[in-house]
Amino acid sequence: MAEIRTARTNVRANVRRVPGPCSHWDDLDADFIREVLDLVGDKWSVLIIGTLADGPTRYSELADAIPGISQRMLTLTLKQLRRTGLVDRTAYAEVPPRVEYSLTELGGSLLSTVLALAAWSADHHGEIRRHQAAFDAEG
Amino acid sequence: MAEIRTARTNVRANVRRVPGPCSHWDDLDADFIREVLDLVGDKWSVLIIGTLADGPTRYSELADAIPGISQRMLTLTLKQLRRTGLVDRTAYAEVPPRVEYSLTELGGSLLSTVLALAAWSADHHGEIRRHQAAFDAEG
DNA sequence: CAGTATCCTCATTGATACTG
DNA sequence: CAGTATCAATGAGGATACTG
Repeated sequence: MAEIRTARTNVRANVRRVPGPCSHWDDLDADFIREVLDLVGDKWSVLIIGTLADGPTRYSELADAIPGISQRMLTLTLKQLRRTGLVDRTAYAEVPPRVEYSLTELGGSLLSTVLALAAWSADHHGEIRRHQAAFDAEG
Repeated sequence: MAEIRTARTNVRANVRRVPGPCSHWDDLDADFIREVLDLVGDKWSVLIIGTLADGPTRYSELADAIPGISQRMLTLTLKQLRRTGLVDRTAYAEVPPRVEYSLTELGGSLLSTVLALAAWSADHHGEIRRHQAAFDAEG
């Protein structure tokens, strides 16, 4: 995984061979990438982050905005996102209770990056669908 | 979900109104992004893609290069990546058999995008660790 | 060497019920 | 309203054994 190790300097440098053993990342870094990848690959995280991009949102609004999510997973994922520092929670001392979640600056920057991935998806949607169809037609 | 949602048809958006109808994506695209996200978030996909970035690699070399992966998951993930068109398989009619896997151009372009995410991880590693520590110290 | 085929387990998730 | 607690089911993934 040469390129991933050197990604800090070679982000744009595309693939293929890596001349020398000039790694800037150690194994701990590699593990960390996995953590972020797990977070992004999580079933609900990106949906929540994407919803929060519209501005501060209440717990129940999130539940409504993200069809199919259970209270359990909403709570759990929000906790995870807060722990990572991507999301802020603000509770207002009112009756009835009001709690708003919002993206932190860090969360916003991750969203930007994820949107790049989304753009890639959009760009190659057709190509991938064709590959899948061809592959399924005959291995 | 300002950027990701914003559909012309609001199937997924029983949500509140979408502020500005200046979207480039529809709901099918949103679903497709999830597919790509799942792929990237997969436990082994990115590791395999990263390894293949060094050049064509044999099945057994992949198994050695990616500690902890089982034959089953290596085979399964490779199949998935081939189906998506990210990876090519070339079998040489020799004895003993030789099979090489390589990144397609599409796979290379995804790697570039994922590396951007890796760069983000590297950039914000410290900040996230601090958040996590603070969060764990006291909810 | 490069896979398949089976079995099995453990973790993630969803459903349901309850509470400050 | 905004959660927490508990339990059950699904399925991803590992271990092992076998094969073209």
